[in-house]
Amino acid sequence: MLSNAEIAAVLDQVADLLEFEGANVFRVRAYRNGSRTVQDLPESVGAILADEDRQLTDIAGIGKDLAEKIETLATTAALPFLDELLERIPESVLALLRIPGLGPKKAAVLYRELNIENLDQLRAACEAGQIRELKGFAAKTEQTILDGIELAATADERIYWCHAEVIADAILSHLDECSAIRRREVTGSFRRGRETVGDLDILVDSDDAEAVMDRFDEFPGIASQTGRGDTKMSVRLDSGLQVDLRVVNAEAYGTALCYFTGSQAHNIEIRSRAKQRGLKINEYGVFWGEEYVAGKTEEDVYAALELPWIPPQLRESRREFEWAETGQLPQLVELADIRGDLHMHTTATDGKNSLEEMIAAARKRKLKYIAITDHSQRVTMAGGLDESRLLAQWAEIDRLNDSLSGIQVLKGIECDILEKGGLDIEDDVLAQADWVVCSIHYGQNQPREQITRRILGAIENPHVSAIAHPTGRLINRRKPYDVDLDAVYQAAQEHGKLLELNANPARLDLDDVACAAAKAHGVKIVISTDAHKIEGLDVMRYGILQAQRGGLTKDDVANTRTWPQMKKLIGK
DNA sequence: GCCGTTTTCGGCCCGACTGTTTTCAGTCG
Repeated sequence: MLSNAEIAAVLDQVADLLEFEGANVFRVRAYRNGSRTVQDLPESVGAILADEDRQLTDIAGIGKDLAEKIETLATTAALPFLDELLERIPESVLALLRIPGLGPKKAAVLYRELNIENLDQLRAACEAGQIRELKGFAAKTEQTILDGIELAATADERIYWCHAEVIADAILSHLDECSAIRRREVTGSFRRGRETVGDLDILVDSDDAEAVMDRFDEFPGIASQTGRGDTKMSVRLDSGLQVDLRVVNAEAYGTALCYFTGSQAHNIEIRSRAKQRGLKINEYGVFWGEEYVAGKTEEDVYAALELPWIPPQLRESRREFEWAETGQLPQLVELADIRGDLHMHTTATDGKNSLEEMIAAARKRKLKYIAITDHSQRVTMAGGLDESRLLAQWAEIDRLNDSLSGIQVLKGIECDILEKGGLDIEDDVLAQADWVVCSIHYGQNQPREQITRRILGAIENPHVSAIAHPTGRLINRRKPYDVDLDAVYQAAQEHGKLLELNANPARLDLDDVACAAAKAHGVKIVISTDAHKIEGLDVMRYGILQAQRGGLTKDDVANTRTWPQMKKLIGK
């Protein structure tokens, strides 16, 4: 049975190929919507198919045709329609679409007229001056394509949100020297708090766009300007990151902020709703005919559609409109709600700071309780603890707790889930812990059944509190292991166990969709930093962003509770 | 390909900017 992500990838590929063929743009959009919808489902397609009471066509955006294709894909791991497309168009041409400025129309001309099927052939054609001879192309386009080939090879990776934040802050500080600017904000996927960011979109409220763009142009670190018009300017930084600047006036700022924050799917929904009410929304405002009715603030824009303001983190056209119109928008968890951090390391294993230093740092960050969770013995590279070293550490924690005030230190362990199944620390020792998180470090490439069985085994152990980084993915570096998350949610719910949202910006698993799915299954999430040094405690806010995107409230996040309340929750 | 308080056809968000054109198509977000 194919996973949702795999099904979504195929639907996206079909959309790409159809687009390349010049298919109806709305048909292409239907496949892209379908892909996104499947990707965002709180449970696997397999689980829905197995349920006699439900149909794929019950899902908004999935009609008879897509439902059939999704079912075929899920059950046979193949799609004849895709094979037909691939007979007409070689898969390699899709690489052409990744070049900035080269869309399906132009790419199709290159394929049709010059038989260009991949980037190497494209480069050769550019260098031979063949491109400029084509109708609709000229020397400038040829050069843009040539530049784009280099770019496609080097700078197509989305960067971590936390890295984007550093750049965004520098740009905003730079812009703040410009007196023509009234308000400014970083919008786009950055404002929505996505775990990675592809480019930065900056919106400015000003009556003097020229002055703003001139100031922006002086930002150190700009490698090239890729466009500049009356109100909009685009640059590429030395790092390869693209930054778009847009200037509007005060009347338009709210609608522009809404528009540039996206997501695109959310915008389409917003504008469709406006249309149904006889209104029109663009970057400049909400209009009734020619008459401007709203646009100064985002609240005004949503109000014009009879909706409450929707937090940017929820604007993915998932369930936010349904929630908004029924008054059920979740009150999202905030950093200030967090009382404890239940996953961190010390110099006893692979941490960089001592037990005392971590405790002092946690106090400084106003945490009420922390769990020390060093690695267990199997994790040899980290110098993992065996039972005797662990018991010695716990004795030390007991001693420290006697003299501490304002913070409670919990005796914990990050216990390895062994390759063959079972845990790395004896049950009679685990029984003495306040908090046990279990995680997989080895055998990550095992088949789905085996990985899932290992995790379920840990969940079923009565001494275990939570499963840490439940998918093991490292963003841009390592795929998640193949695990049946539906089964994990169900087992966690049955045994009253928590699932971790690891706040490390390279991990951030469970991701937003999985957080929402866990919540739908009645499972509480614990957001933990997995700090390996003092500064590691500060990553909590990235975990909060991810949790917000998952629609989690204070109640959904276990470590917003006091420790006595937590103990009750995990049955200690 | 999806969808329905304009329901089974005919619409589907909207505008800036570029490069190629002499009024607009393509791309992007």
